[in-house]
Amino acid sequence: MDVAHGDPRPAARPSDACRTRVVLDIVGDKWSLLVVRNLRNGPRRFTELKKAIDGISQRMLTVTLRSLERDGILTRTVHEVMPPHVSYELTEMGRTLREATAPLLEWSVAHLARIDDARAAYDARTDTPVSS
Amino acid sequence: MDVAHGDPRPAARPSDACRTRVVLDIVGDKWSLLVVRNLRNGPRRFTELKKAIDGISQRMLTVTLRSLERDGILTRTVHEVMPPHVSYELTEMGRTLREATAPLLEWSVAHLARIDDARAAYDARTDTPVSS
DNA sequence: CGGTATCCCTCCAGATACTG
DNA sequence: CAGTATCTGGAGGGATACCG
Repeated sequence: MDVAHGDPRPAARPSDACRTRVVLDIVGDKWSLLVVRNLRNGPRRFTELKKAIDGISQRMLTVTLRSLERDGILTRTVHEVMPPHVSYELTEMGRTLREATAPLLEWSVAHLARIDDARAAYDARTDTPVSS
Repeated sequence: MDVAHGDPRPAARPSDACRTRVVLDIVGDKWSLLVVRNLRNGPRRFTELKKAIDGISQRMLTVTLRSLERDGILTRTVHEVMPPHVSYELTEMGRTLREATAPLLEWSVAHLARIDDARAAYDARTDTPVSS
């Protein structure tokens, strides 16, 4: 996120690995995929997202939404009523992004237990054993 | 990455969104997916990876490899020869992770131009127009 | 309601030097 | 060759206060 200000990468470097970074800057963000995921069933309002994404601060939700809007992943629509009403919705590109990340989410659900096991085993090998 | 030291998330919160964070901590890392990607054709040595992944520092390559090893994504094998020889290879779980991220990489290649366009359009709308 | 602005602190990650 | 150790700047992000 916030790639605009100081991205030092030369434009003349079209390798796959390099370009991948742009996408990782989107999905690797702490909150972006959670926001995308919460928009999977249609438009949501700011406060709805804030409640749905546990632990996100108002500031980070704003920052994340702006970034995704800038990247063309979602749209921001202001309804001029009282009280003010802003809704966010995935664009077509946002929907394809969500589809592209679906396998990853499935993988996570399928392998989280094994990751925990692997970590525990690794830590058991490397940590100083507490009790004799 | 480096989730061990101070992860404040309660264990008793098995919602999808919450658990997703663990995987995002892996793939969202700046270098992890690049390492995984570079191991797609079999084992690679430390220096090979360092050369293949442009811009990674020795420290970050070490940190990234350790983290992926801890998570059970790859294995580290020391060959006791002279000179020392260490090779890294994806585990079965690592290979499935790579497969799960493939759609995302394809998506990135397919949409990078549109992301650039979206950003340029957004910046044109929001930036202070330089000339009149 | 849906933001902005500001302060401030943590931790990431690059640079550099040293080692088995 | 393949690391580890240490220092350090700066970005990420929480808390808080205020605004249209």
